[in-house]
Amino acid sequence: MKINLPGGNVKELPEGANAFDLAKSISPKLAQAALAAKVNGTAVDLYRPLSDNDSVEILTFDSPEGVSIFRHSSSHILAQAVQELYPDAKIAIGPAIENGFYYDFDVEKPFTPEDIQAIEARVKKIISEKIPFVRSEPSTEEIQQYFSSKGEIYKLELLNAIKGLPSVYTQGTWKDLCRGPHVPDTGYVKAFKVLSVAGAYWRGDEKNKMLQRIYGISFPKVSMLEEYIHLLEEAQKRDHRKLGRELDLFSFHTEGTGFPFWHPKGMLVYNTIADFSRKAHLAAGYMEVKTPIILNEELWHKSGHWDKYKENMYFTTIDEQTHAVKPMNCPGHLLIYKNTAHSYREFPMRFFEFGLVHRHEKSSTLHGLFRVRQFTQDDAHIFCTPEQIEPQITEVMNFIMNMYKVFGFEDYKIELSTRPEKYIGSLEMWDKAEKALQSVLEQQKIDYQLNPGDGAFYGPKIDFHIKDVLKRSWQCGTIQLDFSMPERFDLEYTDIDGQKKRPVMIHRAMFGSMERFIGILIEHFGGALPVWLSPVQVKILPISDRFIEFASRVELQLKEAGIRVETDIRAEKIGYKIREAEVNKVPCMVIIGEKELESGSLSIRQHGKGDIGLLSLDNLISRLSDETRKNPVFNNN
RNA sequence: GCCGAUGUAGCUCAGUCGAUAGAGCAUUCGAUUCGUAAUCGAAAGGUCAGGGGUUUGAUUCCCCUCAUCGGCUCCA
Repeated sequence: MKINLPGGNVKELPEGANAFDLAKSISPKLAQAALAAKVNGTAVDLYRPLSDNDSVEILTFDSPEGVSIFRHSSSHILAQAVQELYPDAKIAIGPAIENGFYYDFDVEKPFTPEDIQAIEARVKKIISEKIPFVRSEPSTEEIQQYFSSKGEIYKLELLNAIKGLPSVYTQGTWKDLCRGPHVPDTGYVKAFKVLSVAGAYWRGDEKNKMLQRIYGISFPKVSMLEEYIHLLEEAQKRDHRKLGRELDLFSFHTEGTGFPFWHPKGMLVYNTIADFSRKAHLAAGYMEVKTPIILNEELWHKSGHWDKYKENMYFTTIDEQTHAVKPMNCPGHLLIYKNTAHSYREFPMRFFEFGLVHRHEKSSTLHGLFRVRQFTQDDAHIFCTPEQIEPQITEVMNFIMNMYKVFGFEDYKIELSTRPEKYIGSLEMWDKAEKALQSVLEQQKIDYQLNPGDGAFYGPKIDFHIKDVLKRSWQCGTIQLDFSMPERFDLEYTDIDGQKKRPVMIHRAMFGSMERFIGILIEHFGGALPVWLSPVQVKILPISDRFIEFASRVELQLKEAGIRVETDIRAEKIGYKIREAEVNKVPCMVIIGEKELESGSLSIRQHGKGDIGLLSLDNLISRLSDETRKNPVFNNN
C-alpha cells in the first residue's frame, strides 16, 4: 500500500503495516523517537494499522502534539500509581497541560509529601516494567459496568457525556476511559516528577466536590528533566516579588493587603514608563484627564457597575451618602464628556488617564504586582461615530503593538471575548459590536483566539496577553467596544446634518495595569532593566577617598546630562563596591582611581559583562543617551 | 470563598522531644585607603505573625484569626 508522507513523498509498505513500521522504514532514529502518529489529520497510536493512501506524520517529542501525547500517557501512569497505592482513590480527569500534566483524584485525605514520594517511586516501578498501553473499544455498557463495579463515578459521568464511540486504554490490569492516543508503553517515560499538589473542584465548579490534583512533568530523557528543573530555578530567580524586595523597588504590607507600596527606586521606574506613555499618547492625539477616585452611588447605578460589578467594589459614606471607590474610570470620563456639547468635528475624541482604581479581589488570588487590589490603568476612552469604529480600533491595535515592541515584547496572543452572562444593553448592540471587532481582526489578518462569554459587561473586547518568562500569560492591553454607556449616560453629538446623534465609545488600556506591567518587565529582564528604565543608570565607584572629589565632578556632569547616577563613597574595597553594584543590577559602573585621575578618562564596567575599558566622559554620556533613544518616542525629540 | 503548605532579626535560614532563641548577609561604630563580584573587629537588632486554650511553665502541643505561597474560580 502507498503511504503519503508530509514532504509529499510516498512510501510503499506491506498491507497491515503501522506507523511504527513506517518510522522504521524511514530511519532507526525516527523509529526510536516515534511516540504516536497523525493519520489523515487525526492523532492515533503508533501500532494502529494503516490503510492504503493514508497521509501519515510520525509524532515525536519535537512537536507540541507529540509532547501532549507523551504527557497524557504520563498522567495515566501517575493515576495507575496512585490507585495501586490508594485503591480507594477515585480517578477524575487527567489531561496534558501547557507545562506538564495533572490528574485529579477523589481521596479521603489530601496527599502528604510522603505520599508524593511513594507515588513517585511507584511511577518509577511502572515505568521500568514497560507496560504497553493497549487501546480497546468495548461497548458503552461494558465500560459502564466496569467503572460502576469500581465505583468510578467521575468516569461514569464523563462516559455519559461522550458522543460517538468511547475507547479504553489498558496498562497491565489498570484501565482508564480515554480517547488517546498514547505512547506504546510506559517505558517511554524516562523522567517523571511530581511538581505540586493542589485542590481543584470537579469540572472547575466550586459547587462541586473538591478533588486533589497532582501536577507533574515528564520527559523522554533524564537530562531534559534536569534542564527543566534548572529552568524553573532560573525562573524563580526572576520572580518579581523577590526582585522587587532585593532591588528595593516596592513592598507589600499586612496593613493593606494587595495594595503596593512604591519605594523611591520603584517610583523612578514607574515614572519613566508613565512619562514615556504620556508622551506617546499626547503624540497620538489623546488628551490627558484626571477623575476622582470616589464618586457617589447614583453614578454607579447609572453606569451599571452597581448591578454588575458591586462584588468587586469598595464603598464609603460621605455626608450620609454612599459613595464607591472607582473600579474603572469610564464613568468619570463620561461626566467630562457630558459637561459640554460636542460636534462630530471633535471626533475621534480621546480621553486618557492614569486612573487609580481599586477592585476587591479575593485574597487568595493576590499575587505580587501581577494581581493587586489597587492599580493604575493607562486607560483611555475614545468617543467616535459608528463609521469611525473600525479605523479607530485598527489604529489602537497598532498603537498598542508598537508600544509593546519598545519594551521588547513580541510574544503575545490576542483574544476576542464576547458577551458574558452578566451584561447590559440589547442583543442587537452586542451583535453589532462583536461583528465590528471580529471584522477588524480579520481584515488585519491577525491570529486570535475566541473567548466566548468573556467580554466586559458593557461590551465585547480584544485582549492582548503578554507572555512572561514563567510562560504565564498576562492580560495587558484591552480594547472594548461599548454602545451601552453612551446610551445610559445619554451622550450626544451634533452631526454634519445638524442632528443630535449618539456617539460610540471605545474603552482601551495598553499596559492594562502599570503595576502588573512593571512586574512583567522585572521578570522579563530578570531585574536587569535596560538603561532607560533603570532606577540607577550609573554607579560611580572611587577606589579610595582620595578620588571622591573627582568622582563627584563626574557625578555632577552626568546628572547635568540627565543621567540617574549615584556615587559609592564608602571606605570599602573596590571589589566590594563592584559586587554590590552588580547585585543591584546597575547597568553601568564607573571606576575612578589614580589612572582615571591622571588620564581624565573613565573605566567602564557593564553589568553582567565586566570591564569594557576606558571611555571619555563625553563618550559615556552619548552612549547612555543612545541607549535611551532606542525608544522611538524619544527619537522625535 | 474552597483545598493544602508555610509564618523565628531587614533578608536567607538553623534551633527548642515544653523551661522565653542562634548563624550568615544587611545595619551602626571603629580600624583599613585598597584596581574590577564579599577587608578585619565590635555593637545593636526578636512579645519566635496575632489572639485564645491545655500546662507549674508555650516560640514549641491544640483551636481561631491574619498574612504569605501553590492551586480551583475570577480578572487589568
